[in-house]
Amino acid sequence: MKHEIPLITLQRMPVYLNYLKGMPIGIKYVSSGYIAEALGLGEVLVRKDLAFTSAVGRPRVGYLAEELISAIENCLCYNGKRKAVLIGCGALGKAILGYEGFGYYGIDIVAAFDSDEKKSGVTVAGKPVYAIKKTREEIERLGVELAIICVPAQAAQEVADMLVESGIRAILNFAPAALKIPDGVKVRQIDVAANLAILSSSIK
Amino acid sequence: MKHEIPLITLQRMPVYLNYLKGMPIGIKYVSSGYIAEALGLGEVLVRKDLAFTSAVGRPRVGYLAEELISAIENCLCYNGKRKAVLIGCGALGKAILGYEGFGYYGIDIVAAFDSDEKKSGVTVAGKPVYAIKKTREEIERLGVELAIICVPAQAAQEVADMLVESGIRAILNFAPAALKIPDGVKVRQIDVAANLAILSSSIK
DNA sequence: AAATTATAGATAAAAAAGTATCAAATAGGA
DNA sequence: TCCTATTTGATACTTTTTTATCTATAATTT
Repeated sequence: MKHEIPLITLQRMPVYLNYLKGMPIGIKYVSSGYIAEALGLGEVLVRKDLAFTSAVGRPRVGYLAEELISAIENCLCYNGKRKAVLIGCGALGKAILGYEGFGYYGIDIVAAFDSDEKKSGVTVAGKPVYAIKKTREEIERLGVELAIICVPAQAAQEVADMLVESGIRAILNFAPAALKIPDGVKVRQIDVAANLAILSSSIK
Repeated sequence: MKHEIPLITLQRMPVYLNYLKGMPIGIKYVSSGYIAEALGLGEVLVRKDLAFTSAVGRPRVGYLAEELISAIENCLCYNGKRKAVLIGCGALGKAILGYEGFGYYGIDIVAAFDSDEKKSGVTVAGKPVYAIKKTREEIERLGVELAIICVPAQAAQEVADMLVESGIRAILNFAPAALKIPDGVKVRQIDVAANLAILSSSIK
C-alpha cells in the first residue's frame, strides 16, 4: 500500500466496496475492467485506486474478490474501531441511529445527545440518549473521536465548538450551515436539499 | 454567466449560498477574500466559481450580497421549480419529508411512496403517501423529474429501474448500493456510513 | 510446446482543478 | 484633484486527477 491516499480515491472506496459486496457469491475473481464498466469509471482509474490498497491482481484473471474486499475495508478503517456520538435526536438523528452499516466500517455510535431533556434516559435503536450538557463529559469518558451533528442550522456552530473543545477529531455535519472549525479537525457536510439542487441543476 | 458549470463548482454553490444567507443583515457587500477566508477556500477559486454566476463584483468593494445570493440561486435552480417524489417512508424517508429547505432550491416534494400498504393514504409532513405500485402513474400524472430513494439496499435497484421507466431524470440515492442506471439519468449517492468512514480514515 | 489473449501494473500524456500574478478599476483619503 | 490601497477579472502557472499507451505475465487455445 502506498502512502497518503488522496481524498478523491478514498471517496470511491466505499463505492467499490458496495459493488463488490453486492456481487453474486459465486464470483471469485473481478477485473478492473469489469468494476469500471459496472460503475461507469475508467478501468485505469480503478486500477490506480486499487493500487492504494494491499490487494494485488493477477494478469488475465483480476483480483480475488474476497481479498479485495478486505483490502478496501482495511484501507477504510485501518485504525481499527472508532467511537462516534450523535448530537440532535430529531427525525434525522433517529433515522441515523437506526441505520445499520456503521459497524461495517469499524464505527460504533456509542451515545446520542439532545437538548430536549425529556429525551434523556431513553434509548433509540439501542443507543442511550443523554442531555446535551453531558456531551463533553461523555465524550471524554468514552474516548470518542467522531461526531455526527443533526441539530438545526442555527445551533450547529455552537454544537461544533463544544465538540471541538471536547476533543472530537472529525465531524459529519447534516445541518445546512458552513461550520467554522480549527485546522486539524476534519469536517464533512451532507446537505440533502443541496444535493438534490445540484442534481436538479445538472439536468437541462 | 459562462456555459456548462463544472460539477465541482456547482457543488460549492450551496456552500456559498449558506454562508451568504447566514451573514448579518447589515452587511451589504462581500469580497471574494472574505468568503474564502470564512470557508477555508482560496480567494481566486471563489472568484472563479462566482464568475459562473451572473453576479459582477466591483473593485475595491466586492459583490453586492443580495445580488450574489440571487445569482447563485438562479444558477442552482435556473430552470425554475422542479417536482420530486420520495420512495420509502421509513425513518429516513420521513425525516427527509419533514426537512424544510427544498423549496429554497426550487424543489417541491409532491408525493411519497411506500411498499407497506398500511401507510397509503396518510400524509407525512403534509405530503401524501401512496402505495408503491402507484408510483409510475403519479410520476407521469404530476410530471415529476426528480426522485429520492430511501428504501433498503436490496430494493434500491428495482425501485431505480421503475423510476427510470417512469421518466425520472435524476435520482438521489440514500441506499448503500451502486445503482445501474442508463446514461442520461443523473444519480447522486449519499451514504451516511461511508461518509463517516471516509472521515474516520482521514484522521491519523 | 508455442501462440494467443486478457489483464495487471507502470509510465507517459492530457485534461481538469486550483493557485499565483498582474493590470484595470474604483473607493477613500491626502 | 491626485494618490494610495483594495479588489475584481484575466492570464499564466502548478498541481492533481484522469486517460492513454505499453510491457510483463499468466491462463487458454492451438
